Amino acid sequence: MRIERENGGLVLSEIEHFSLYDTLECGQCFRWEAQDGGYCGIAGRRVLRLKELSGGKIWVNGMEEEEFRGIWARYFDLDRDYGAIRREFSALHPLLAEAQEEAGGIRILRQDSWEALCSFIISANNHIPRIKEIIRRLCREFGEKLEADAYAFPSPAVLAGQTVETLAPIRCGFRAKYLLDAAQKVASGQLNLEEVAALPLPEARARLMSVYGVGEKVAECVLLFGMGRLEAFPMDVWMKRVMRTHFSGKGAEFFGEHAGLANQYLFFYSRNHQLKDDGTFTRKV
DNA sequence: GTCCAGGGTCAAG
DNA sequence: CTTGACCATGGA
Repeated sequence: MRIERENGGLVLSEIEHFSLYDTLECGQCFRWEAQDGGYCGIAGRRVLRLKELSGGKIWVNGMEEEEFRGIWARYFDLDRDYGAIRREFSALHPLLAEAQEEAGGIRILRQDSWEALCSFIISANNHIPRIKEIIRRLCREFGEKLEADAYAFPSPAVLAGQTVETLAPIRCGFRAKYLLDAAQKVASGQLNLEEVAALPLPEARARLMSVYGVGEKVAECVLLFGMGRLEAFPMDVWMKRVMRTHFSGKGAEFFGEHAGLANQYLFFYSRNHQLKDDGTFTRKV
């Protein structure tokens, strides 16, 4: 990856297997929006704007090279060799070969673990556009204001001080009590997310599931999208459908140590295509 | 009106 | 261990 200063920001080049659309619209994150030809998103206490230029280059708004390499390359998982993983996937299964080809620009984001925990609690039995709206209201109500119409994700302490009643404006329904339990456990130190991130997968999973409202699927999402654990494998209704129709009898182990990335390729693919029960697949135009 | 959504909990079989 | 009601909300 090359980085040059330009136009009050940085221009990244020589990056393969990375597209803003695939990475930011594949359902792993909820705080990014398409905005004048690029994307605007909030991570930590930073408002990031990115835009794809010609020749595979990407422009990022004002920061120094050190900050990008030190923080955001990790956030976007740009130092991992996705080419090697994609080649393995291609040889593994025809549908996965097709899926990784079509969504080849996906990078698994390393989002903040606390934000990921709350986000995927909210995701339970919910639609992606509505998840985004609920999170937007949550940040607007309880998060620190960063710029006009841009708010940081609220801290565990602030959320722990809320009640089901004060969370009502968020309109997250039955999930409010889940958020409160997560906030209380994290704010009190009873659940240390940094420690959990380093635990062996079964133990990490179990620790996350100690939160009321966190089951297997949400735990896997937090591990994959908020803790950089690429072996985690979330099974939502879409993935269950793919596994039933095309990977009968197989589980996460079939995909190896980067199963979570295979999961994401297949999840994104399945939402954009009609999958048939006979194991075939056709483009949805 | 009915069905569905990046589900989880709880009680009952 | 599996099944089903129930949970809030809003779009299709």
